[in-house]
Amino acid sequence: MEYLLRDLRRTHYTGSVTEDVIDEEVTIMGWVHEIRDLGGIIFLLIRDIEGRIQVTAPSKKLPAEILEDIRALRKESVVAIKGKVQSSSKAPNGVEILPSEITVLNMADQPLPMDPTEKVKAEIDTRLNSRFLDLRKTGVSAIFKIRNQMFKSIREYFADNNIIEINTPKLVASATEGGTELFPITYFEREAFLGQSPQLYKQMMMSAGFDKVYEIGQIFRAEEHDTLRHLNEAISIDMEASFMDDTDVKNILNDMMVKLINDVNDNCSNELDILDYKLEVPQGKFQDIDYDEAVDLINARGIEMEYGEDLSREAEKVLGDAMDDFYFLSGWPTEIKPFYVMPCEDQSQKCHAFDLMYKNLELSSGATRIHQYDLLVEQMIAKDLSPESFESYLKAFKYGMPPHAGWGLGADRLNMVLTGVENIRECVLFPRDRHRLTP
RNA sequence: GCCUUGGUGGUGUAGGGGCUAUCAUGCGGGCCUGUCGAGCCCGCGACUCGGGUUCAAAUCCCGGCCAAGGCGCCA
Repeated sequence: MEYLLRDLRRTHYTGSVTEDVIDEEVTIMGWVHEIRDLGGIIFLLIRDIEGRIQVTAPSKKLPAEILEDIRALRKESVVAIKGKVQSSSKAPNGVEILPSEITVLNMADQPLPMDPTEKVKAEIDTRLNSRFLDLRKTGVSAIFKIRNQMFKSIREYFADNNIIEINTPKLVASATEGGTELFPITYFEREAFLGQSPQLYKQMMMSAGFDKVYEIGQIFRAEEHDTLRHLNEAISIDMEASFMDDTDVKNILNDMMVKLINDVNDNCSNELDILDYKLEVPQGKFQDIDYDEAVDLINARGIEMEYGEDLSREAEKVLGDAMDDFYFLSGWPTEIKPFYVMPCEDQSQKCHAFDLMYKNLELSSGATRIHQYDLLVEQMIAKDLSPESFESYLKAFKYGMPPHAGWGLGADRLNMVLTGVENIRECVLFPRDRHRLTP
């Protein structure tokens, strides 16, 4: 038995062991997915990031030591296998490897805390407790391959539109935009908090003249929610643009979503197949419904709702059923939106805020922001916030803040939409919720 | 935080006052030269915790802990 890599290196991933390399000697590295010992012949399935390949060991053609090594293997152990690629109509992909050297890089203990071959299903709690094993499953890793494409496309879109990537602090003093509970932490001898959103910082970047910015980063909310679509640590995709209003940034969001979904369809068809999910590409402009109309529609469908309220879960569901998959919900009451949202000129009880919905799931919230110092202070006072505690933010509005607008988009929720999974925890490697802080 | 349902081998389950506690997968051993959810044979391994009712509790009752789903909060 051998445990060190030494000068051993992989020559091929399983995906490139194809008919093109027949008769070549290859070295693959990965996990022992399955061992089928038929006595005179043993089949091994070796798995790596790209898939699986069959290693075939007929006893009469191979030295006894190799057969012994194979019989000593345990499932999910990590191995390096050197061997010759041969064509076989009986092998899963038409090719198999005849091993000449097997190196065990790490033997796995048994029994495993869950079954990574998906023969016996496991509950989400069991799966998350052994997430490293759960993630070895093709159906689980497919979600994260799509997630990777999602961020790649989004970054491409922003880069193509000259939107600058920024990073803002996640350790913040106290001033918050309200609305949510924060996680308190100890910052040397002071109290501080984990950031709920980059909102105030990305707005300050407008005053800094960066014109259009975006950030993809962690946000933290200390709410005791317990649903399939909330997390206490999430990834937010935030953008903010100067000299634009809500209509302009809605268009940006709309275009980005269409590009993104096309990209996922084009580049992740294999992963979508594994998940057995068909991703519909939205056509052109998303439907856009005014808040007032939405309230009427919800009431007309038998769910009671007052003007000025936020949507209940039931209301979201009937609205989602009535609309296209993607739609904007616009013209929200000023009362229930944050202080920095620009009220409408003609009727200040409504504001230039919108949500992007997918069926009954809120994906994004955005708005034209207030850029005038006096109005901003007025709105803060109206929401019982103290302008003194926002001093460092407000300062940016006194010396030349351009009109601007922006949005924040929940990356994990977007990942749900792209993969069709129903529990947001499925879209996060190591989710943080009300009850879970490990692994 | 509230409501509902649940907690049985490593995993997923059946059972629901008295059984040697079901099945699958897994694990250990044996047979087998074309498996591909391999097959066949033998074996291993479990009733969430604390009280209570009862001759007898995995099963009924009360409480705790934990989980799943729904709601609320929130995005």
